[in-house]
Amino acid sequence: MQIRTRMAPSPTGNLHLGTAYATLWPYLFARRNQGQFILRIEDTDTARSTKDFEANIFNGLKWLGFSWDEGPYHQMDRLPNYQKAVDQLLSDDKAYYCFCTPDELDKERQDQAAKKVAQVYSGKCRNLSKDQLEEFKNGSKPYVIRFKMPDDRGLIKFKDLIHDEISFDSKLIGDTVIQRGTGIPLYNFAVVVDDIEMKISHVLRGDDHISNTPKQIVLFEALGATLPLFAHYPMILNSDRIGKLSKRDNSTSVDDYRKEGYLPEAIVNYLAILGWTMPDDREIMTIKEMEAFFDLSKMRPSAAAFDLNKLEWINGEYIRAMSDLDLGKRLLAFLVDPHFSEDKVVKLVPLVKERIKKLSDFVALTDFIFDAPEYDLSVFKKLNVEKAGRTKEVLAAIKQAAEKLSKPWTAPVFEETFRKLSEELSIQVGDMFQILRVAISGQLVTPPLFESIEILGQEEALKRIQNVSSTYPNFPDSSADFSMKELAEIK
RNA sequence: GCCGCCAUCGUCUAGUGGUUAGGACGCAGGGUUUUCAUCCCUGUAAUCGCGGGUUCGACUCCCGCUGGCGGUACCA
Repeated sequence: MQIRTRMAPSPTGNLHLGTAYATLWPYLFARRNQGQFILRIEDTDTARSTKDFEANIFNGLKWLGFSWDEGPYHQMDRLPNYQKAVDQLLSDDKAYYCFCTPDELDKERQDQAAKKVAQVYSGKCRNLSKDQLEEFKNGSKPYVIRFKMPDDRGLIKFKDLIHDEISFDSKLIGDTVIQRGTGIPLYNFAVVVDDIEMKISHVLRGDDHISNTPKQIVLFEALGATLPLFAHYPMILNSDRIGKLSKRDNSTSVDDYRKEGYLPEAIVNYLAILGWTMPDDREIMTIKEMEAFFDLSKMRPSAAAFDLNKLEWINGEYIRAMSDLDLGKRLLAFLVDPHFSEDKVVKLVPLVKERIKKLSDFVALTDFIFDAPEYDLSVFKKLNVEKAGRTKEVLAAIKQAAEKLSKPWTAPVFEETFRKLSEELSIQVGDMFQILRVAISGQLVTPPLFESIEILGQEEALKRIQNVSSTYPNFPDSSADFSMKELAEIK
């Protein structure tokens, strides 16, 4: 059998993690089985669909590494196809005109709710006489087309590839609307016509569509088509496991993750482990490998919650696994601001690779290489030298030693000089390097100090040492400000 | 209300009638280290949602309940 799957997003919003997740499964299934993956845009909700959203979805999917073999098809371009199918059902007496008004239908549903029975359309317009039909039409009363659920259809059963057998009582479904008053088809109908004409063999979609499936099955049957196979995977849950993934507690927009410096391969990998148990206890797998190993039978019926921690971890894994050359390219593309000069970024790559989890972490970690630091007393207060009250003295000694240091500074000479100096001043070597680190970067945490200085340049490093030595301790003291503020609040 | 889906550490999971219930993230501690991180080691944490069965024996099978979620549209 020729495997053909499809992804059918609605362009009613930017690319959502849930949409990427929904793309992954039919994509992998098709690739794994040498099948075709088809992209179809379900834009029949004309009030909410836009071309901008559509473009965002295409770009995002490509960025994540997806490709498709056919499409994108647009449902709004296929209106004649749906009309033809409607006409066929009408002439086969499998569908009918319904002139009920929304108010009448509302009333009907309310009555049913009061009686605590299922809310099913009564079938009032099912058997209008020819005269009534003409009368309504001539009166140009608005109408919709309803599908006539066969009276003897009984239980609609289907074997789901993830859930096994699922069944629904056709009596509880009733006659569903397949075409609006505007002539535009409804989702459940357009999907069936498309899936038939596009020869979709496997429908992989979210389990929010499980209850749509029986409605679609009877339409496949009425149109004389063979049924595709269905697989309904669970939706991603919010991190508190309440409700499907929404922007309530995390961003859901793929763009936001791109801007934060998450790698597309890490995002795809993370989404994959949310729904699929990889072979051999693996959790890290590229999309190419997944295309070879994907196994639908290892998809789970239970839903998983989104966990930003694990996504970050995976992103870090991918960053560390990348070659310096590749990471440099990614970083340069990510840091669009030209003041991140290419030569410095490239040199910094090996220093930051094991220290960043997201590309955006690069900025905070290496800020001091690109801009002069702003010194802050609260940072000095964390130093042991400061606690011993010797900062001024040690800074002066450092300045003197640095000025005497022969050029060019090399890491071994630099290290040896300051090790010796720490001995002379009888302070810990670690404490010496910490105060040097702060003097040069203004930060307590930096990439390895000697290598950083090499990239920074010895002239600039010396200048900073001189500057900090002469200005200490007249820096803004943010911790003091804070405690004053706290004091005021207590009062 | 009605219909359906789901239910193992905080989170992601393995498990398929007999296990000290295993792994990953996170967290805590230790080692390596000029800081941080990486790496390595150790620890932490699940009375397997609840109650009934079936069985010599149930996380595993059956039933009920509860809870969460989804559908119940001239949304997709």
